[in-house]
Amino acid sequence: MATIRDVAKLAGVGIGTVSRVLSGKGAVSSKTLLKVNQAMEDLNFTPSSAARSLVSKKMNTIGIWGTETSGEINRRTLREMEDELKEFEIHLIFADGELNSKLNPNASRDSFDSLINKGCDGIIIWGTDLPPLEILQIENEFPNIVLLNNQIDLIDDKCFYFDHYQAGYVCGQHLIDKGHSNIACITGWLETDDGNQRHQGFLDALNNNNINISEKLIFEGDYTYRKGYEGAQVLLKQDLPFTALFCGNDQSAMSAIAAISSKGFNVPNDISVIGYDDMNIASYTSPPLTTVRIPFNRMAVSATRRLLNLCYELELEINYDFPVQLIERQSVKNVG
Amino acid sequence: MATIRDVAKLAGVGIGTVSRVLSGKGAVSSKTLLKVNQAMEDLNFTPSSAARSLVSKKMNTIGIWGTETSGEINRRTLREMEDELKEFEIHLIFADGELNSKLNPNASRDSFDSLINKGCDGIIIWGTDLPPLEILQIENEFPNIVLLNNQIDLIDDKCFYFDHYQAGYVCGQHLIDKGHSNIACITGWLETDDGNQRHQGFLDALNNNNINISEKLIFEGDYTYRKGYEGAQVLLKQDLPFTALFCGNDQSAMSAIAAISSKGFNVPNDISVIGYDDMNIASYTSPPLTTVRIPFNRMAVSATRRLLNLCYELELEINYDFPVQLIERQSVKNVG
DNA sequence: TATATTATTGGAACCGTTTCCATTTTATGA
DNA sequence: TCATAAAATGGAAACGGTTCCAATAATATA
Repeated sequence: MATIRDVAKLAGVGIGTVSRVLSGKGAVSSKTLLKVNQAMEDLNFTPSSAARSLVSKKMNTIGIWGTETSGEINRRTLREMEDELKEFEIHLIFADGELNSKLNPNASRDSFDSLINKGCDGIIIWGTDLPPLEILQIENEFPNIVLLNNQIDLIDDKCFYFDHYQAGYVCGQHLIDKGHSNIACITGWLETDDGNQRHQGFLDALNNNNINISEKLIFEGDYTYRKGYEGAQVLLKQDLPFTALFCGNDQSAMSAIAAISSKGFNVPNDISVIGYDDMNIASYTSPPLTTVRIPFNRMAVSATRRLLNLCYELELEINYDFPVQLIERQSVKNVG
Repeated sequence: MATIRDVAKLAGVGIGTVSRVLSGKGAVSSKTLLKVNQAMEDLNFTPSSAARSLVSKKMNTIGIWGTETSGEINRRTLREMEDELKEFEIHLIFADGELNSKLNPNASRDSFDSLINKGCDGIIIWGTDLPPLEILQIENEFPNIVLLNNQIDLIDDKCFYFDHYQAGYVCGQHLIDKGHSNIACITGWLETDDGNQRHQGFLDALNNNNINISEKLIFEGDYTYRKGYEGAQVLLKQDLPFTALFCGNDQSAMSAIAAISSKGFNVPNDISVIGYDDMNIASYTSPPLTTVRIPFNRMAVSATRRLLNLCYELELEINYDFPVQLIERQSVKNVG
């Protein structure tokens, strides 16, 4: 591997000169420029990023930390974040915390620290798996962090989140507006904040409309297909009829629909189902799913930009406002 | 940020000694060990990974390159790869090529090179988006690569792939075994190798059983939900009846089922559908999807290990054999 | 033409580790 | 007790860039 000194020697110039053409800063005569570029070409020279980082104290890398509960990550989201970073030649590195942080409370912190040790310039903390106090403490000695799908008042300007309470409320209200009053629910994972918030919003919508929901019609799910399927089976076995079902996410909504169909009921004629997330597939289920859209990519991109601003003194435009948007398709029927 | 010299000074020892306790290699008396550890603690010392990389010439980072066509990537897969890497304190960094490499043939190579420039110790090349000749050329000057879901004879030991031809054949044969002879098909993306291979296998199965398939019953898809839905609509409009449908992946199978249902037909009573991939959701569709399982995680893990062996002279066990496995659920009906 | 500016250039010093060797300390054995 | 081997230690040199300043060359000005 050729070094800057090799290039300097071959081009017959000093290393300072080579460095200057490399960075594009500082005066270089056109003749010298040519010679140096030629030498770099000949030697197939690539500057060592380690050496650069050593002196610049920038790794040009940002980390993303989360767990599987943090929310849907997909290629598309990753891709959009990367596109933001590419322009500045920043790379993204991953670290996942333990799924079950209860079992191993230190593991999460360890994997988080591995990102810091690695020397990331900044870190995106995805989800609510780290306790707020711990996050504040981290932020205190390592300010280059940003929260995605999590909110802490003291550092609100570093938080990018969606109003899950409001969205849950909208779902409940929508079912009511469509004339339903016997409503069941398969919750999201209630051990997560966002799971709780949407559930609370949903309940409050019913409450404010003086609609009762029996405890027996609330099934506690965990966002998985499995629980969605199981939940629908359990709910159908109760002796309480219902005409509408709110699911904590699209995944459980889809599998709930499958379970409902397999019992011979029709969605939405017998039972309306509303989901939550607006996954790509939601337009292509049968029936197409009415759901609430989480603008996940946009949130991720804004979080990325905020971090970029923080780490590299940039001033990219960012967005904190992600309004609730109900997507009406065909899984909810008007029974007015 | 404290350096090794600060630690040495505080502990009253030489930097060599600190380095020795850091690495755990070389003799250190227990008294010194204590002093040094204490000093590191007091100073909250973290060794600079940049400085380390500079001298060790290892970045402890491997890259993963692909495009959106490379196949499904999800949190779970990522997670499993990471678990392999975590033990050796290696991190994973991402770079995505252009989706439409036709439009911008150099962009893919550029993003690939960015991984090399970054100093990755090795790179996983995911999918068939780089021409084989280019890959061979890369491998020549940068041998630490591994291919995932791609195969090139000359470097077969660095390739981890699935026999898509065979799997396509199995799908075709299964439909035939179940008594179907009027069969339709929504292909995968035929511009990708694996899309082609499964299609070819499928066609050959029909051929070898002397079953004809009209051109009109072959709809060219691209793996998306949209094309699956559209494809089913188009196929149903033909005047050629069919009792079974092979889809190039589960996504299009699911949306095809949605389209079929919305036209008032029943799956599998009127039309059987077989998918391809065995996505998580496949057990929870209505009806649960018969499909062929791509052991994606296992392939990714083996590829990761192979690269680890290559980069760091390890000898982790790896697996090249990923047998075709048909998962029978309820979307295919016996019409024998 | 002599002098003042400005443009270009070379290279020492530095970033924070690891490696290696010379030196010092400690332990062992006769 | 003393010679010798083994263990422990300190620190210079090296890794490959960037930064900065002094030195030199080119150009402008009087």
